[in-house]
This record gives sequence, C-alpha cells and structure tokens, in this order.
Amino acid sequence: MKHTTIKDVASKLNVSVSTVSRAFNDKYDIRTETKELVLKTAKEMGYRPNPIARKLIQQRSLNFGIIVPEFVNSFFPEVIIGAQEVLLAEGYQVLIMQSNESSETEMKNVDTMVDNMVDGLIVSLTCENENIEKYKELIASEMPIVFFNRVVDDLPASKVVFDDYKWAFFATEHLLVQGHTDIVHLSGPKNLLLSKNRSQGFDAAHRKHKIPVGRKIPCGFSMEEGERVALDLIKKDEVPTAIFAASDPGAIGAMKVFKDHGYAIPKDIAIVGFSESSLAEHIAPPLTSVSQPTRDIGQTAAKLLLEQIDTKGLFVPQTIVLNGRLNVRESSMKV
Amino acid sequence: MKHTTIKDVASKLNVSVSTVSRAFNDKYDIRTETKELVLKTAKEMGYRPNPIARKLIQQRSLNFGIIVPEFVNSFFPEVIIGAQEVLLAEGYQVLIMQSNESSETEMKNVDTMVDNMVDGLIVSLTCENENIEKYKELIASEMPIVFFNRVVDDLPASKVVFDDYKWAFFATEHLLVQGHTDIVHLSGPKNLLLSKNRSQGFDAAHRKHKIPVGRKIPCGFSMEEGERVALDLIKKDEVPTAIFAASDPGAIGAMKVFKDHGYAIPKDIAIVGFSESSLAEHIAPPLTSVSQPTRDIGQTAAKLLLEQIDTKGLFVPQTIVLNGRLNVRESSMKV
DNA sequence: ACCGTTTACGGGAACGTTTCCGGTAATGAT
DNA sequence: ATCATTACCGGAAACGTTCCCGTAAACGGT
Repeated sequence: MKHTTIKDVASKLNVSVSTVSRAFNDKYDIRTETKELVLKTAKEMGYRPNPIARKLIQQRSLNFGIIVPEFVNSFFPEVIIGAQEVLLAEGYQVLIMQSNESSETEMKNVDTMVDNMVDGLIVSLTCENENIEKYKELIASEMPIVFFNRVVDDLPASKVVFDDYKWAFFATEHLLVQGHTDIVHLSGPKNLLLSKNRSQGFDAAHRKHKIPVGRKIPCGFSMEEGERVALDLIKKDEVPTAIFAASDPGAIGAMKVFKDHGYAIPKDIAIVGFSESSLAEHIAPPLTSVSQPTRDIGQTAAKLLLEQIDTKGLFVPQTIVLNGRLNVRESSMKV
Repeated sequence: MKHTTIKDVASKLNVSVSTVSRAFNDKYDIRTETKELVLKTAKEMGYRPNPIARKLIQQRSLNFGIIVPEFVNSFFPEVIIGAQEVLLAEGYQVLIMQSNESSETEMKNVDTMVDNMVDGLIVSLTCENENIEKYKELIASEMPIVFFNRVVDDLPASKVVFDDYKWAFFATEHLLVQGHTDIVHLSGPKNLLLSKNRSQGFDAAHRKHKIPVGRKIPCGFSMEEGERVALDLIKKDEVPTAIFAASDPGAIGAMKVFKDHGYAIPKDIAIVGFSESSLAEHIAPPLTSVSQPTRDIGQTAAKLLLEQIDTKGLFVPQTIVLNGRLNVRESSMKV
C-alpha cells in the first residue's frame, strides 16, 4: 500500500508540487497544456490525491454523514438511498452509521463523524433521545445538520418530517368510518415528536366524529413490542375491535399474536399500521398502512443540507413537511 | 468548529506537544502523574485527538469499511450489525457503503475506503461483479480484505460463505419428498458462486431421487424479477407444480403474481425461498425458506479480518462455511 | 527603451498529529 | 566524587496536501 504521492508525479515531470496540485483542482494559474500533461501522467502512475491530507489542510472532507437509529427495517435504508442519490451527484461521499437505538452509540457515531470532518450530518434520533445538548452544541458550532423523521421540537436546525398528525388523523378516521368505536392506539416512544403528533391525530379524529377517545398504550417500534402489548391485552381481556399502531412492526407483531390466539383479522380486530414497511402488502392479511415518501425524505434532507452549506451564515432553519398516503388493505376492511 | 488542538492543551499546561501526545498514546516515557494531569485538562478543554492528522502520519485509521450491494432487505443489515459488534468492541469504527448492485459505484466505494485509509475491508460483491481485477490488485498490495456471501472463486482472500449447495439440496429434496416432479428453479445471477452452488444442489437432489432435473430460469434477487418470471411462466402456460427460488424476494414476487392469477399456494404451486428475509414468516402463506446465520456471518468475517491483521504477512486465506437451517412453512406443505 | 501588467510556475508555510533523537536531572554503582 | 544509567521531557522532522506569495518571462502601450 505505497500510495504514489503528489511529489512522485511532480518529480517525474520536473514540475513543482504546486503545479500538480493546481492541475487537479483545476484552478487558474495553469496552462491547459501542462494541466492535461499532469493529469495524464498522474493517471498512468495511478496517482489519486490523498483525501486525508486534503481534509487536514482544508478542514473539510467532501463527505457527509448519515446516522440512523437502525436499518433492519426498510424505512431508513430507503431514506439513505434517496439522500445518496443527490449527494453522490454533487461529488460527495456518504458515510453511514447506525446507532442501534442507543443514545450512547449515537453520540459516539456523531463524534466519529465530526472527528472525520464530515461537512454535514443527516440524522434521525434514537428513541432514547438523550443527546439534545450535544446537538445544540454542534449546531452552535456551526456544523450543518438536518434532522429527519425522528426529530425533537427545540433544536434550531432544519428538519424534514412527515405530517404525522394529519395522517394519523386519516388513519384513525378510516377506522371510525367503518363503525369502530373502541380503537386502541399503540403509541410510539414518548419522547419523540412523531409519537405525540400521531397520538394527537388519533385524538382529533375521535373528536371530529364525536366519539370518546380510545385507549393508548405505549409501544416501541418493533414486532416484539407489538407482540408484548397484544398479549397483554388478551391476558387482561381488554381486546378492542380495532388497533391503530404507530408503526408497522408494532402492528404486525400484534397481528401475529391475535391471529395465533384465534382472532380473525379484520373480522374480530381491524388493524392499521404506520410507515409502510415492505412487509405491509405481503403479510396475511395485507396491512392497511400510511406510506411515507422515503426516498423523497432522503432527497429533501440532502438538498436542505447542501443549501445550508451554500448559504453559510445567512441561513435560517426550515422545516419541510412531506405528504404521504393511506394504503387501505384487507386488514382494516369492513367484512 | 474550532477544534481545540494538541498545541492548545500543551501551552495551557506549559508542556510540550510530545508530552500531550504521549499521554494519549504511549505508556513509557511519561510519569503517570503528568499523564493524568494532561488527560484531565484535555478532557476539560474538550480536546480529542484529530484522527485525520493521526491517519496521515500513521497511515492507518482504526476504521474498517463494509461494502454491500444493497441493504433494503434485512440480510445485509443484519450481517453488518454482527460485524459491528466485534469491531466496535475492539475499538474500531465501521464505515458502511452500499453499491446499489452497480459495479461502478462499488469500485468508487472501494476507492473512497482506500483513500480514507481503512485498515481493512469486508465486502459482498454486486451481481454485475466486474471488479475482480481491482480486488486482485488490492489484495496484492496487502490490503486486508474478506469477502462474504457474494464471493467468487479465484480471489486469494478469506471468505465466509454459506453452504449453498447443501441447503439448496435440502430445500429441493423437501419438495421432491412431497411428490413434486416438476420443479422450476429460479436461479440467481449467473456470475455469482452462490448461484452456481444453489443450482448444483438443485441438480443433486434430483439425481438422488432419480427424477429428471427441472427447468432453470435466471432470476435476479428482487421481487420485481420474481414477478417478471412468474408472469412469463403463466403467459407461456408453463406453470410448474413447485418453485425453488434462489432468493426470498424472488420467491415472494413470484408468489404474489401466482396468487393474483388465481393459483392457490401451496395447493397449486408449492414455493420455497432462500435467505430467510424477515418477510418469510409473515407473508401469506408463510414462506418455506433456508435461513442463514446472518449475524454470525458478520461476526465471523470481522474476526477473520482482525486475525489477518494480527498475523500480518504469515497469513493464509481461509474459507469458513457456516451452517443454516430449512424452515418449513405453509407455502410448501402438502395439502 | 522603459514600465506596468499579466501569465505560469516554484518555494515554503501550514494543517494536527506521531515519533525519532537528543538532552537534562536524578539515580545508582564504583 | 566520578561515571554510566535511567526516567522524563522538549525539539523538530515527517505525513501529503493546499494556498499564499514571490518572481521570471512575455506582453502591451507609450
């Protein structure tokens, strides 16, 4: 691994290091003729500028970092792909880290990214969500950063979010319209803004239809959590006629348990999920769910970040709200 | 973003830069007393050694790179998590890149990783698989690298793979035992070793049971591909009584199309997949599939890499074959 | 012919570390 | 008391770039 350096190609051509550097950064102060010569022989010698050294002197890396809480479900990978699309096109490379829903590793990830001098960060918070101070410092120190999906209220940064309130409203209303009056909401982690919003949408739909607001049970974003809650409901003999879960995995876990215990879906219990995991349309019965524009979320976040870097200084954080749709499927259909 | 540097803490304590550096690295040549003082005030000042500068001088990064062809399905994320578990524990950070099944971006990813001086690489090849020469050069230049899952024969590197032959054999035999004599194999991308192995397992099972080997149709690792192939079979009126797909998404895509066209699963067509995506047990009907020890694959690859780095030089590439199991579910059950 | 301006390039400092090479004071042996 | 050894620490080069500054040549105008 002996990298050929800029000096090697300089001495080979009997030019100065500066000239070679200029050829690669195609600035002024170089004759196109020599520039092409340099570029040509550099290629022959297999020379590529060392980005480490470049980062050190320029204090920037042409890298962006994306930090997500998990990527076993397809949601985050899809967002990442969207962000990559626009970032790669602009000549940036994208570093991905996952914090495994742990605030601690999330913080380590952030440190690693900062230490590696990424030019900006795209992050979705973990459920634990204990690093807000850290992020405030980061933002204060002018690190460009945009949050998506998992955001909190009081961070002065750009955010791209989904209109959770609205779509939770629609999802709930869909159940109410079918005649359900006993809907249980499996709400998300309580310190996430999106949980609050979805919960409020749930409430609003009830109010509109003048039906007492249903029960709410905290439930994490995993199948296991959904299973746990469903089991609990069965055990306590408090099974409702419908469930609106704040996540698809939660909905699917619950559905599995109910099915296993002899409940018919949607006849005995109607179920609606949220987030449109790739599972939704393939499970039995197909799951009604709110789909989010994953790729679009990633793209928008990336664009926001680029914009923020361009307008450095005179920039105001903005929040972009994206639209979705409710995919009605068998799991919530009136029989 | 004004990093406090080593100089800042040195001048604050009226010691030399070397001393501070020693406090952070070596144990010799420094009094434990001063070492602790340095460490303490460094922490107070919020100083962290700049890894960029360190990389530049040391020519190593304490970073490892993982390159996967995609991560929309849960297979690769799970492998990554496994690898991270062991690598993080050893003090390394893990950089992840996805090549989107494109050899070109795969190559760019490799370049980025190398340029960023990762100490080693864990990679699973794209289907296109056109960078073998590139990898040969890399290996020749002594870059530690281990391949997994998507490997090719003639790369002199460590590999951790799955016994595709064996499990394809079992999966096929499972169908044969149920009395199927007309099984179509949706084979994977042809330049991947695993495709060949699964295909040969398919053959072997037929031979053992003295039944003519069934048809084979090339089929990519995506639902769309599965749908395409299934549609084609229906159109040509060549629908078999059973299908053994080399991937779960392929199997699921096909299943969807068959169901949509009125075929009953498993009554009209039995289906077996491969890879145990998280979908398998939740779709309708639940999909029989070969499950791979994803996390274990990641861990093993990581360990192999660490080992290779420790025994630098006197190291021989080894291939580790991991075991799996066949999860028999409704999609292939005799009715 | 003279002077200012432009063009093209070289020299060298700087980025933040690590690490080798010395040097000084303290320690131990003789 | 002298000398060799040890324990700590400082100075400075090096890693591979970028970029500011300086300057020689070429050029144009008077």
